[in-house]
Amino acid sequence: MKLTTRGRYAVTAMLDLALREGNGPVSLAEISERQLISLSYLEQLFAKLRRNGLVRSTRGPGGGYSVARALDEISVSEIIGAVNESVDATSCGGKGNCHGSEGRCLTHDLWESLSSQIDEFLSGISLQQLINQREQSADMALSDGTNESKVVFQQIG
Amino acid sequence: MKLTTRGRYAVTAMLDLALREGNGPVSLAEISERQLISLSYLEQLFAKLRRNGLVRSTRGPGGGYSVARALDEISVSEIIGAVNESVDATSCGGKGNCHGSEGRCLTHDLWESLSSQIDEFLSGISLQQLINQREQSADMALSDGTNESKVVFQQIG
DNA sequence: TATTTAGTTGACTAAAATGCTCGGGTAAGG
DNA sequence: CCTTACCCGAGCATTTTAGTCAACTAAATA
Repeated sequence: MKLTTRGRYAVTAMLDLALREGNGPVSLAEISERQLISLSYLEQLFAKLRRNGLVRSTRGPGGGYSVARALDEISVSEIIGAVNESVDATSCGGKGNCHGSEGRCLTHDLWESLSSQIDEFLSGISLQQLINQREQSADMALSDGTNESKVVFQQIG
Repeated sequence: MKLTTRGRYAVTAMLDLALREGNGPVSLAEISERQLISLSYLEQLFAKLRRNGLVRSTRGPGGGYSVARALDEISVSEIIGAVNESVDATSCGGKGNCHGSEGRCLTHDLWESLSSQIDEFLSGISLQQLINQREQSADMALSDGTNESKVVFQQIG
């Protein structure tokens, strides 16, 4: 899991797309103008988003991109993961250089665990939730639609 | 909020330190050897951790670093924040260049919100919890000790 | 007191990632 | 055709990462 400005660009662009969609595809030129992200950079990001099945493209005049799935089935985690595309092979990933010697793989495992917790947390936040949040920003309860795990973020006075 | 390998190094090193502490301070040379992180790089990281009040240093023979607070009062968020030290002033941060024009600041606000959610999530995970987790890894319930907010991560079959 | 240990600091650097530009494609309207 | 807008690859300036090197200071011990 990696969280940098690149991921922010991707999430921002996807949000812009999601909000604007409805009257057909949205061109990158529009997004570029509104979000002040360079067109060519957007092209690179959306190429990855498309390859990961998050958006669909329509060519020709009036064309552009549209979200490929329901908004509540696209998680922030997926978006960030799509543009990072790092296989994250952290040194001792199954190989041999972290044999039994004490706490070598120990902290590594702990980090992996933490990393997957963050990932699961971000998996529980969908584009739809980000959009909803503006109106009902007082109610901080978030929950995803899967039947596997549930992430609850609750404010306690 | 930024999440890169640098933060991982810091968390890993702090974990190593936390696990080893008890018979006095732990030298960076030890940590360097165990975690395979360059000594000089560790020095830079711990300089920041020290300036942020997360560790204490003891000079001279037998010296090293020790954690400055109780393990359950040091959050992953703090560790990562300490070594990144970025003020994260994202373009339209109060200035003027994001005046009313439609959804300019909209997505920015959403990202800020998401970012702070991640931050609060990581604030709810302490070093102590990371250490505990190995033994009771089946029980995924985590909760911090503050009376302000509570982050619950629950697995639902 | 001399020596060793280990933190403290700053300058510098190779390599990678980031955030672009440029230039040429190709598919789909009109 | 001609325009629009996606597609794709090469290149590139800047920043960040991860690290080296070297000099220095404080503490402990012989």
